[in-house]
Amino acid sequence: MEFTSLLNNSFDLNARPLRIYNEDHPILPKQEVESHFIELGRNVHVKEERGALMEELNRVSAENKKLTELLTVMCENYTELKNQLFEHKSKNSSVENSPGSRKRKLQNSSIDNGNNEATNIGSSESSSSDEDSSKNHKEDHMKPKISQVSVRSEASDHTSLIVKDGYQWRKYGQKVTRNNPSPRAYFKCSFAPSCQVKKKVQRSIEDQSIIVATYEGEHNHPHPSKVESTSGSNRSLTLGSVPCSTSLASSGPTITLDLTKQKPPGHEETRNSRSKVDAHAPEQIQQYFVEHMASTLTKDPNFKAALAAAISGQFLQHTENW
DNA sequence: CGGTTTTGACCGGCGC
DNA sequence: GCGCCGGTCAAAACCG
Repeated sequence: MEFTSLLNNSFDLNARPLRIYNEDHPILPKQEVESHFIELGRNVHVKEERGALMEELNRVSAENKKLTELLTVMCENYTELKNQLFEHKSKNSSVENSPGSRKRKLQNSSIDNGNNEATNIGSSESSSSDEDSSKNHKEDHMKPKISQVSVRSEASDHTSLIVKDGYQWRKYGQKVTRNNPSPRAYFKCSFAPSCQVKKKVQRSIEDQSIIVATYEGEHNHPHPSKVESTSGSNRSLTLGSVPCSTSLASSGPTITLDLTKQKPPGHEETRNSRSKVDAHAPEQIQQYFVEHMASTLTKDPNFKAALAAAISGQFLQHTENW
């Protein structure tokens, strides 16, 4: 798929200025502000300010264009590298086509690697997923979709194996595995048997503060948080609610997000997010971005104010036209 | 009382 | 065939 399609999620910085700043009235519709100035007989200042705003708008537009071009170049480079990697893998798989080391070893490699390299899942898992995709193209649609997520738990919480992904899970087993002293918990989706998704959760052997969750299958029902968020329930918590480093890797999509840094005051979360996206599941990736941006924007008081100003401005324009 | 968690038993795959 | 191991089952306990 085209990675550049993700560019559709970029903000349109060329949008018309939605508000005019004024010391007395920080956020006011343009026409209302103008009327104030007219009343005060300060049309000259309004024109100067408008000119300054136009300059600022041009500057931001140019910056937006530069960033878009930069992102396009990065996407092209990424696609090129990905193709090279795929060619390399396909050559290797044709050479080493040994039938040995079957299912169990595949499972072990996927799970144990996840435990041992929880902080570096992106590379290891993406390589294994490429291996799977190159070897087992026909089996891909038969196997349940497997993905791994590592979450840094809260410092005070080193006993529970709870990954707050928003879904409801029912624990059906727990085991102490060979390579890891911490127990592995087995969960099924609470919507079972209609939803067959399973989850294995175990602490990383290297860093006990990291919980590695392995998901099998895909939910065939909407995310509970989407329903509950409208009712104001606090039951569903997303990964972003806790300072965490999140890596999601699977035979399909590979998403690596580093959210470990706390959001500094006055900075948007998206600026601290590093995302590495494999180009296999555009819908999931785009959905993630949309959700992430929506949550970020709805938390931003400036955005809310701008939106309110825009709506009120549009409303005033319409009422004037009537 | 219904749903969830806990935990020992059981099962099947795999290596030797 | 046996033992090891991961995964699952199911009864009891727990909880709201």
